[in-house]
Parts: sequence; C-alpha cells; structure tokens
Amino acid sequence: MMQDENLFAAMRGDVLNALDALAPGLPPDVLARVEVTPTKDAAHGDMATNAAMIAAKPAGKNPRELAAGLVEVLSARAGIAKAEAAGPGFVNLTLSPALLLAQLPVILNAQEAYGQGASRARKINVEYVSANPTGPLHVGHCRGAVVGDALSNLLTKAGYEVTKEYYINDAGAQVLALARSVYVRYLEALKLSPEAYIETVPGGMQYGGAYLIPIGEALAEKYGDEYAETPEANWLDIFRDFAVSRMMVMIREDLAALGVRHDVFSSERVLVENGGVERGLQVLRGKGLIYRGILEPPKGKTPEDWEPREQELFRSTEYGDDVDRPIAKSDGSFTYFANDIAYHADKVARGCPDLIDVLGADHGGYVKRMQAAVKALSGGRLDVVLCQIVKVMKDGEPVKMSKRAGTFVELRDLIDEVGPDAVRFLILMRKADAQMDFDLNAALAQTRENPVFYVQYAHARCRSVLRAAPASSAEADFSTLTAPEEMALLRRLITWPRLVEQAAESREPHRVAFFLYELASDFHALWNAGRENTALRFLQDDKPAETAARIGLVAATAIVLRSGLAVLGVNPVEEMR
RNA sequence: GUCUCCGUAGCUCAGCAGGAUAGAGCACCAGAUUCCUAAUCUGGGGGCCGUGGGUUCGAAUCCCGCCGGGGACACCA
Repeated sequence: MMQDENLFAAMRGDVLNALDALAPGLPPDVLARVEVTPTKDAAHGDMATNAAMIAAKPAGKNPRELAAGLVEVLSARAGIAKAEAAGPGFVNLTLSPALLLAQLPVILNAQEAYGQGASRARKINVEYVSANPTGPLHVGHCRGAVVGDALSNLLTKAGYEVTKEYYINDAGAQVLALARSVYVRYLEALKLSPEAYIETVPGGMQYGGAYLIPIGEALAEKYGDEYAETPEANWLDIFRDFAVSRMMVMIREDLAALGVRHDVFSSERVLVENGGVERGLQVLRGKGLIYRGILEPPKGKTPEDWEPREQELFRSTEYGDDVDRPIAKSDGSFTYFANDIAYHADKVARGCPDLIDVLGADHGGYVKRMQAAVKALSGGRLDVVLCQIVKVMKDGEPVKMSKRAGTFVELRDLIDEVGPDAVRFLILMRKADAQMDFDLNAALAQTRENPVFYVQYAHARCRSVLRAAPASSAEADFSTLTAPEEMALLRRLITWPRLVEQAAESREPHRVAFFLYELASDFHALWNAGRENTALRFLQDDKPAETAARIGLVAATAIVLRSGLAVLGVNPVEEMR
C-alpha cells in the first residue's frame, strides 16, 4: 500500500478486507457503498470510513460493535497510527506520518503524471461547442467550450481515451439563411442595392452582423458580378459553402484564443450526403422502433395552427421519453432529430460506447429523446452536461451587445478584456448547471477576490522558492516535516488522485477548480507561517537536510498545482510582477 | 398544462453519489509587513439550508406537494 498513488482507494481495500473477516459474504451492492473519505475535521484523523454503518444491517450486527471490530483489525495495519470508533459508527483513521511522508517521493517521481488514473482502455467521446457556423462565438458558447474542454482533460487525466468533437450544423435552413445574408453583403460590395433582393427573401436578412461584410467582399472579388442578378439556384450552394468554411475558420480562431482544440470536426452535411441518416435509422427500424403515427396535440396550450399529421415516429417512450418523437416531417423529409440520431449512431460506430454532449440549457428539452435514441442504438450511455446561461456583469450592471455581431457579447471581446485564463477559471468555479454571473470587475482584480490570481500566485511563489533552492530530490529525508501547516498541505496533496477520479465520474470539472483554490490556500498559509516563525521558512542555509525536505514539499505542491491547472487549461505562471 | 435545472450567511457560491458542530470568498470588525513576493496571512460577528410532509439510526443531500426564478415544450435547426 505504501507505493499506491491513491491512498484512499488503497485504504478502502484494507477496510473491505477487515470487513470481510468480521462479516463474511456481504452482497456486492452493500460493499460498493463502503467509502473511505478525507475528514472535514482534523480531530477525526486523516480518513474516515462508513463501513460499519453500511454493513451493520445486512450483517445483522450493531454498528458500534462492528466499528470496534474494524478498529481492532485496522489498528494492527502498518501505516495506521490510530483507529477509533466515533459517532454512530464511523471509524476514524489517523495515518502514521511515515505513510503520509512516503507520498512525497511518489509525487516527485511521478511528476505531472501524479493522479493520472489507470488506463481504462475505454473510449469516450465528448462533443462540445458545436455552435452553428453562422457567426462568431459569444459568451453563451464560451461556457460550453470551457466546460467541455476541461471535462475532456479531466477524463483523460482519469484514464479515459477521449475524443474531443465539434458537430458542424451545416445542413439546415440556418446555413441557407447565412448564404442569403452573405449574398446581400456581396451585392453591397458590388455597389448594388440589395433592397430588391431582400424583399424576395422570406425571413429577410437574418444575419446582419458586420462580420459578414468581408465575406461579401471576398466573393465579389472572386466572382465579380457573375451572380449579381441571377436566381438563387445558381449561387446558393456556392455561397453557403464559402460562407460556412469562412465561419468555421473564424470559430476556430475564437476557440484557439480560448485555448480550445477539438480532435474531430464532423459535418452534418457530409453525413447526410453519404446516406448516414438512413444508415443510422436502420438500426432503429430493425428493432421495430420506427412507426407511422399521429401525435397528440401538446397538453395545455395547443398551438393555433395545430392539425393532426401522420409522420414517421421514433418510439422513444420505450426508453423513458415522455412522448414519441418525429423523425420525418409530413412531407417525408427528415427532421433535425433524425440527423442527430444518425450523428450519434456514427459516433457509436466509430468505437465510442460512452458519449457526452455538452449543450446549452436551451437544449434541456432534448436530452431525454437523445438518451433514448442512444440507448436504443447501442445500449450505451449518453451523459448530457447542460450549461446554464452566463450573464456578464460590470459594475453591477449586465453587459450586452457587441459591435461586430450586433446581438451578443462576443467571446473575443471577453477574452480581450480579461484574458483566457481568467475566463476559463472563473467559469470553472461554478457548476455547469447553475446560472452564473460573470463579474468582470472580479476577473480583473488582482487580489484574493479573483481565484485565478490566488492560485497562480501560489504557483509563482513555489517557483520563486525553487529558483532560489538546490534541486529537489525524491531521495531526501522528509521526516523533518512535522509542522501542522506542512502536514495540512501534504494531506491536501494526497487527495488529488481521489479528486480526479470523483470529479471525472460525476463529470464535474468545477471540483478541480475548488480543489486548487484550497490547495493554494494551504500553501499561502504555510508561507505566512514562515513569516511569523522563521524556523518554518523553506530555505535555511545552515540546515541543508530540513531545507531539502521542504523544497520537496514545495516542488510537490507546484507539481499538483500545475497538473490541476493543466486540466482546467489555465497557464501556470512562473512569476508575477 | 407537461418536462427540466435552480433556491444554502447581506452578496457570489461550495458542500465530495445520506453521515459527525453546514463551509469559502466578498462586504463588516480587530490584528500581522526590517523577512523565501503582504497580489498574502491570523482571529471575530453573521444561517428555521425556500416551505410543508415522508423515508431512517441519521436528510442541505433521497421521495411527494406547494411557493419563487431560469430554460424547453408538435414537421425550426
């Protein structure tokens, strides 16, 4: 157990062994609920287990009695300084300093790989952003981008093989509207009046943002007036493809500015043109889950133009949805949902049994049917992480509108104002499914109010010490580390592997941000303890052995800070001046 | 009307797949700076965890109702 990275997992193994000796043959679902957790209160030791309370009823024993039995067995284990029963049946464990200190060489040898989960040899696909290719990214997309990216990193850290994917919705009516809006800019670039044309467009010019002006100009330069007064059929596809590819370039630039890189960009159009939709639906047809039918009108307020229609429907109610969902319109063409089924089928077919979609909260009504579809397709699991809306606040007032896009706060504007690190970290300080206010004032503050600075400052302080110190060594004698502040820091460090595991399983990258904040706090506390008590300073010229132990602790702190920041995609700064 | 997310300190939020005395930051009050970076630290006040039931050894956490807020609700993508 001494060499294990995750002391909590190792200790859980010991607890389960001890439990088996006391109460043999407990069912697996009971054992699965046994956990070994860090304690909140130092008076309760380093770790606590609920084993006795969980096992009491199925074993037909009194929890306190079982706890006493566990205490007896566990007290004899190497590395456990003290075990005691407490409260209704907790067993509190105090680890020997030797066991705790033995983790320092483990961290120093592993470097950034510390906390890396064992390879699960399991692929997982995380789809995020997937903004329509009709304009620049805005703050609404930003949250999904940051959460999806950090979640991907987290899953990788936990041992999954992750594919980061972007789904380009380039097959629907929206990209046609984009093409028409670009056509208007094209006419303007040719110094022609677009009014007459706009009259002929059903919805008018949908995308009026100034960002389309250069696209219109580029088309004017490329084609001259060749398409100036010709029917849509002549130019619509050409303009659409041109505009979409330019939009994707722009979106990739926006993402790059945030430090987000996808592995795969999937095109809806390509999927549709290759017959992917029918291929995907084939699986469902084979299972008899597609039928022709008429949906009930929605309960409550019925839309005015509602009329019964016979359509092809997917029996999603078989898999927990509220009503069956249309996959084809009354004219026979496929709905967006059909395309999306096909897309998810495609992801499954590429070898990913587990899928994650990071979506905006406005897709909330969509998750049941998509989960139903995936379950029907592969029996696999689809997790949907919904990101609630972000309101950007400045001086207590909501900020809105951008010059270029015309409707929303552009992602670029936000990054230009506060930088990618603050944007990422602050977004990750909130759970994705809670609404959040993004406070520009706090993001720009260089104080404790701003958690990014707080954490980066801790790392910079580590580096500052290490620059002035002899090289750290995993071979040092760490037994001189005894101060409460030092041990508190060490105790925090060893929870990192467990945190990675838990945060990944619950798909909650925000836990990493909170962990880093607490780790930084422990480090700042130790640092300041050294101000009051010079004996606690890291570098002591006349005591090389103690200095070596302490720089080991500092180096380990820097390693964990850095790997946590790497998960969040935030730069670990070397110094702050 | 249905579905879904949310409601924790004056403000912004955590609370780790039910667990011990509910935690941070900001704001407020009182302290620490000849020092490895005070962009930091130490201490203090401040809570019917929206509300009413239920489940159990134990509920902020799980279940049901209600109140309040966000979002989505036939062929749009």
